Amino acid sequence: MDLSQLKRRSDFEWEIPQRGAMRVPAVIYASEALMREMDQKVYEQAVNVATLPGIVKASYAMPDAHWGYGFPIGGVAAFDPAEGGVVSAGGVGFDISCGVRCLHTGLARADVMAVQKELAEMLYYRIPAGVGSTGAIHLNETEMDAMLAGGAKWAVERGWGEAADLERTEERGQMPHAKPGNVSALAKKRQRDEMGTLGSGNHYLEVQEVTEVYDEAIARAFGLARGDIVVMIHCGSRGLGHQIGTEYLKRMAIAAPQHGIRLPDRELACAPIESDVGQDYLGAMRAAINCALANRQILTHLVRKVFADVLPQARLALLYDVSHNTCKVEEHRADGGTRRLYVHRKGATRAFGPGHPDIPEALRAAGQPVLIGGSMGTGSYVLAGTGESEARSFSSACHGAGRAMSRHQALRTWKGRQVIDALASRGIVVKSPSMRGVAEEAPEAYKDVSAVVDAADLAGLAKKVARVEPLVCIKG
DNA sequence: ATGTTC
Repeated sequence: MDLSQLKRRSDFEWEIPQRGAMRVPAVIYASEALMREMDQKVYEQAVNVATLPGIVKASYAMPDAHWGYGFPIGGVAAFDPAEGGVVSAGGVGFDISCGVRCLHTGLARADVMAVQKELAEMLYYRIPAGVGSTGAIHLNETEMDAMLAGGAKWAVERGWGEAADLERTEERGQMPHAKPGNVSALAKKRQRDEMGTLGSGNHYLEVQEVTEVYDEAIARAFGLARGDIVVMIHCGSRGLGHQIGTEYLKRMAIAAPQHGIRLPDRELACAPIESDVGQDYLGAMRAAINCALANRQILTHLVRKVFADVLPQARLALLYDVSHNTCKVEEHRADGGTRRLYVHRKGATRAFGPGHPDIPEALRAAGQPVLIGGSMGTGSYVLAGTGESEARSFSSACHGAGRAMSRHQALRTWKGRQVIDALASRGIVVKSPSMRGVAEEAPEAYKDVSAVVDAADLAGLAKKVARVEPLVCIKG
């Protein structure tokens, strides 16, 4: 990115001052090094978002921001419905409510290493992964609607999990105001056989070791200590969310001009929050959030069953489950008052600070766990929300490493086998149905997740708590 | 991300 057009507010905060059609400034949080290698498209897209009606304070980009559909991935924007604010399908992303869930195991490294290969084989055998993968669960129309309204709560009620899991899931496992009736028959059909499946791309399920602790007190509150083994699940709403995104983008492309909204980029298709299309999308998107929450809940159940067979002494308790592709109604302080805003986070993780009422009681004093998925082999991070991120980014942080190289370029550079062998030599067992997928997801095709997380920490978006590194990775 | 093609 060309930094000459930005105003440096501080070491980790860069402003694109308001000009032209921008209603607010744009703000990017990153180190100078990350800024220099960041795609120029992030600048353009953050500026474009700043022109949308009803946007409040600023259009934000996180340290892992990169080029997305309309909005940058790693983008945060909040809109006020009372000021003509909009909701945008491209501001949420195609994989609605994609997110990360982290489970304690109570195990140590030696427990896992003694059965590492068997554990990997069993997880791979029992957890469907890859494009178009289907599971053992098949939903009829009634159950589909119950799932879309009930989320993880629905899954737990049907035996896939424990009531305690819901306490540790955003929205207590059930996104309110979901409208299954707003989800098309095609979107439902695509999802009928896909519950409890991982999907593809950067989605993964990993058994990881806590290798570093940066904040002892918060780590203790989160139940994490160096040497602990955890399970991290990164996936979303599969075909259903994608279909909803596709359909509503088309409807919003038509709706925007009808409501007098001038778009600097067609991909910014949006509709006023208080319009029919806007309300329809919010109902469908919330149903997709429930789909993703239910999906991660069912996957949790499948993981528990594998551990019960392979490592029966394990006790898999949920630390937290947080999404990074959503639009949520939240109260935020802005312009001297508290306002109810529609906060879009696309490739950005909610990061509520200590004391926020939506954080589970047992974790409330420490701040919300912010789960950051790295690329396979490079490690992932647990952070905690801070009080100051409320003013900085509507309580949002980064979501992952972000690609440094296109999938195409990665395919030309590596073979899947070669990536698997290289990780095996570092003690990491990778299982995947797709060698092509593994090559595309080679660790070197991603930015350095540590640099991203350090920038998020130093910018005050969230606080570093622990680093985890994989021992077993199931890749879609 | 994605029945990898609007």
